[in-house]
Amino acid sequence: MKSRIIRTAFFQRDPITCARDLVGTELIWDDCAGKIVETEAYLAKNDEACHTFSRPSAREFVQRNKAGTAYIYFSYGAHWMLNALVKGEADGFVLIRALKPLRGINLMKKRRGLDDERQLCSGPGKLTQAFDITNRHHEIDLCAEPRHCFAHRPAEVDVVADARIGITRSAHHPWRFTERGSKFVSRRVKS
DNA sequence: TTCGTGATAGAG
DNA sequence: TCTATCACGAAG
Repeated sequence: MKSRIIRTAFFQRDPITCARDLVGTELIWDDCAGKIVETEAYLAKNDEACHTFSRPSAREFVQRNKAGTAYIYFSYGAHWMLNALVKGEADGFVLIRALKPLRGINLMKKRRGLDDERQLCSGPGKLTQAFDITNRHHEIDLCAEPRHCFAHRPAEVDVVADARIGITRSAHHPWRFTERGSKFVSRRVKS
């Protein structure tokens, strides 16, 4: 039977293409799973919002690891952010920003202390809390084990591109990708 | 709209 | 040592 897990080659292209193509795929993490409805692309070069612009440790991370590796960092003293390393035609990251919960929903509710499914994973810090993703997962290969991976789903999705949010530098690039009409995104798409 | 939070990096 | 900065979330 053919595997539906997304393999390393997927991340050996460029961050913008990868970010767009990840919308509509499934994130599988232990007993939880969700459909990705929002991502953002960050470029290692010529992108002031990318960690590689101001953080030597991020540049070393790119050097040291292969495509499809998890880049996880702590933000604002409270939240973990999940990114996938892209290394190919261009280097960079894809930030996973929001999911529609599919499996392990009761576990997510418990971890988040909430009942509303729309609020479980509607933001990069929320989904890591719901999935219990922390720095212990930093630098793991997301294309190797079936318990921490991305997987294709049968249905095609309609993807919208607009400006990244929550950043100040290089904020004009249309590198945020969302599933059209999804109620599970972190913030409504500007119309 | 505001504010807490802690890691990182660069300046002094 | 000190300080600015930050890809956030929750309360109000």
